[in-house]
Amino acid sequence: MPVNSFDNYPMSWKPDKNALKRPFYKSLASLLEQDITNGFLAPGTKLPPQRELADFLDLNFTTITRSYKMCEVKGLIYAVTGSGTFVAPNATRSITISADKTANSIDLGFVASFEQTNDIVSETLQKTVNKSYLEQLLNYNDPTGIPHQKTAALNWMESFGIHADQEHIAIVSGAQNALAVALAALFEPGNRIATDLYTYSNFIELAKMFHIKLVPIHGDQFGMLPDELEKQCCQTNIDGIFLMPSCNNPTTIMMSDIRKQELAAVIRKHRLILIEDDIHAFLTAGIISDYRQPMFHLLPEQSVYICGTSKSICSGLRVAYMVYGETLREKISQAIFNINVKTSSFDAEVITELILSGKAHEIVSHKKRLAQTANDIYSEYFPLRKDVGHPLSLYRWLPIKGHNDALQLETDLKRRGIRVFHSNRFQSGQTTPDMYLRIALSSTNSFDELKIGLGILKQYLN
Amino acid sequence: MPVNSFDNYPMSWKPDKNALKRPFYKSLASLLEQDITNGFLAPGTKLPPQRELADFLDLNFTTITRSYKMCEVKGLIYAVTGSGTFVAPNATRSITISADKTANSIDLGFVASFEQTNDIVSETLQKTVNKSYLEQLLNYNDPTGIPHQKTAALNWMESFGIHADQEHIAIVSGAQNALAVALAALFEPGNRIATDLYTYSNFIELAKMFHIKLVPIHGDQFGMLPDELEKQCCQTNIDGIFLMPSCNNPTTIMMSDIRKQELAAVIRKHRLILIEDDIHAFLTAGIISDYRQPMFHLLPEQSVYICGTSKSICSGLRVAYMVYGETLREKISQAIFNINVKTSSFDAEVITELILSGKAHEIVSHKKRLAQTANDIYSEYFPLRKDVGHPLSLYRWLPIKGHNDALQLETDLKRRGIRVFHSNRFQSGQTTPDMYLRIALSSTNSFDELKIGLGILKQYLN
DNA sequence: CAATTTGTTGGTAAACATTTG
DNA sequence: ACAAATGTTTACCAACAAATT
Repeated sequence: MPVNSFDNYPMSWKPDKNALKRPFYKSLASLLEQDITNGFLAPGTKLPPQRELADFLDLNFTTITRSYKMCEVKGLIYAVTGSGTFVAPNATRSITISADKTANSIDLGFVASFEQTNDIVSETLQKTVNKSYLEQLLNYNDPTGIPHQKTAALNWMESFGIHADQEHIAIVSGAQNALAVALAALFEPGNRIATDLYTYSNFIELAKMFHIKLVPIHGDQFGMLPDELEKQCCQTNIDGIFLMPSCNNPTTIMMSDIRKQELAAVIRKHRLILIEDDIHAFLTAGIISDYRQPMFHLLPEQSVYICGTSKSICSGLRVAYMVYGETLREKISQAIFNINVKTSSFDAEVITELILSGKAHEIVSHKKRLAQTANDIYSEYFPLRKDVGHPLSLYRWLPIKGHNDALQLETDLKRRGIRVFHSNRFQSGQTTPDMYLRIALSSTNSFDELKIGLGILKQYLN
Repeated sequence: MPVNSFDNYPMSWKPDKNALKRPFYKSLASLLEQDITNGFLAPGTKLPPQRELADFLDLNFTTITRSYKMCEVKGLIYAVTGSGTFVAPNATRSITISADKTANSIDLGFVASFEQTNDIVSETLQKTVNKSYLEQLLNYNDPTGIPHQKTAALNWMESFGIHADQEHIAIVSGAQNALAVALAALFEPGNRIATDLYTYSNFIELAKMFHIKLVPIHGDQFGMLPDELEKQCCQTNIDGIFLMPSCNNPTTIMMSDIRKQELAAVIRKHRLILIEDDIHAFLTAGIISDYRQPMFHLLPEQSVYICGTSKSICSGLRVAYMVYGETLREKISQAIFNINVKTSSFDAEVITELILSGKAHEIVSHKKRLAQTANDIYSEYFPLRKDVGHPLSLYRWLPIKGHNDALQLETDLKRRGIRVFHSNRFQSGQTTPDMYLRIALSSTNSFDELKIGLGILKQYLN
């Protein structure tokens, strides 16, 4: 490419050569960061190739590499060998989805969990405080959980197909906390974790915070494609994989048993660490005919299985169980100590009591019925595609067309009184042409409110 | 140095040239890691200078730099310009101090907090479950704490000299959790944080996990020396500073008010982010005559103030308060969401009730009396130096001589029935010739047990 | 399928900064 | 005060690898 062609094929970004100070690579990176956060470079914009920019700025091109790399680590841009470097879809904003309610808005965004069942929890809470051993819950002992709590936990997970002993389970403060512990314990900054093309947005943010790079892998209706994973593993060094086999968030895809085994073979071969988030186990095991087992037991020595009780039992009591192989035990308990010291024994005790008394199962049945009703309501507004996705999912994944500006779409709907999230928030890497909305069914105050919300949405999309 | 002098002045480490594979720097780093973890290279050993090793291996010396750097980031070695590179004091083991009790051992190691007061907590716990708004505590709302809980928190911290509003306080799951949140929110891997020469060992481990480098700064009996901090700030890029002004752990040093102001000036000048861990506020404010204020209000826009209730009120209820300036608000709430989603509202509610009912103050008075007694007992065995350190500290810092092998010392004492920790565990950077033991006074089951433990210790040291 | 474009990686060289003697 | 030893930083070059055309 001739040096003087800049005017004919203008570069999308022309940093001011005079603004560069030494060290160049840092200076250039912060210029880029500014221009992205100021909105001067929109998400999706292709940046000049390293060599071209180097030519323009009269620097060696690996100096540009380093600047780009700094911004990539911060999640501002992403690079694809062969095609170029692009501004990341979510460069300018955080995609974390929180429960912070905005007044007078119907929440189809955050996925809560039919809090109507919490009266049962209150009752049990009141009973729990009368235990004779209450004071044992108030000291620093048993940082990974009290033995009888672990026993109840194992008992609970038995029906999901999990079998483990006291030494290989830990109780932590909710599933998100478990993910944080797992990442901190088992990965280093710069490591790579394979994920589905669309994955849990709070995991994306968490990985960003820990400077772990996500490698999106294509999938089909049965889950991630083993060949695609294999391909990526051979290409780049991949250290781990994050999966939600029992019901992917946001796509609602359930992984078939065959697919689990095929993927496990690839994971085993490349020695990846598997993080299996089974938060939807309660909606899947025993309901789905094809369901056989979580992936954990296919790869026990290289997996962390996470089972949170926020969705299945109660969201305010912060409890999740982590199950792991012997090889990971020490690192995980170390990380739990570093991040939490210990989990509140009291929260865990209430959950334990709920499990042992059978109330937890009552709650689960109730939630399943509510999920069924909510899905029935949804299908009145938007037809469910047969055999695609989880039938009882707490959210749905709605393909949309012709709404290209994700932010605009969310804002428009907010103005009409509903909160939903655009598929952009769930993209672990590059942009795709397909667009969806994730519709939470379990967060409205009533089914009437859900109907109103879905009505508004349907009207808007038509 | 002539190339052939290796035999005359043998290098402390001669990696096998043939074992090196490409890429050299990674291969060399893992050789070094192995030799350290196998105990082949003992802590404190001086490694060959980069240039010398490069000569020996026939590589460019910056390749060695990179290998050393990899190991340094992992906390295996540390380097001092001008003097050389050394194996880190705690390279081979984790220094995390946990409450995992070993049977039949008197615990003078882990600092608990006189759990005798937990009967008061039990009572309040039982009352709390009868609140009419109990179900409000069981959902996903208010991730940083419910407003009335925050009000109580501010109320509590008022007496420590903290004034803030609802938007600048968050409730998290204990002080360690707050530290994790602060590091995740405000620092990046590779950042540097200044600390006292001896500092909280769990903070050292946490920083290691986040790949944050600690820069030890010398101090005197009034705390860290401002000139030393200034010097380091000018030399290397320092991003933050961690301080426990009201009672350093492990040295028990309280910072004088003048020193706080001098340090604040340096911190302001270099725009460091201050993490102020004020877990001992309850033992200091109102007791120490010189006490005026925490450092937070000297630097409100660049500080995070952390006030845990584990030591002062109850350790099993995992609650700590974080107070911060507007500039840090967004990042911190983001990190809280990423790591915890939310804190258990129930734990926070019990603490709130304890504060509002005045029981918390009762507990604190009780703990202060216990601390006084424990310190009186200690002084019968080991004389307290006048005017050095906190008079009511829950632990003491005992200078020892002639016991050079830290691990051996800890093991010897363990065999005699007591658990104590050697000063090596608390070193944030290089080794020092001075040696101490940290003696926890608040973790034995009774004062008689404390006396027995101190007796054994005294006999052993003589 | 070969050539081209584009990003990645690993080793090198030079200038720099700090500590020690 | 200065020289030597030692670690640090930044830029560059060359070989490589993947994707596109």
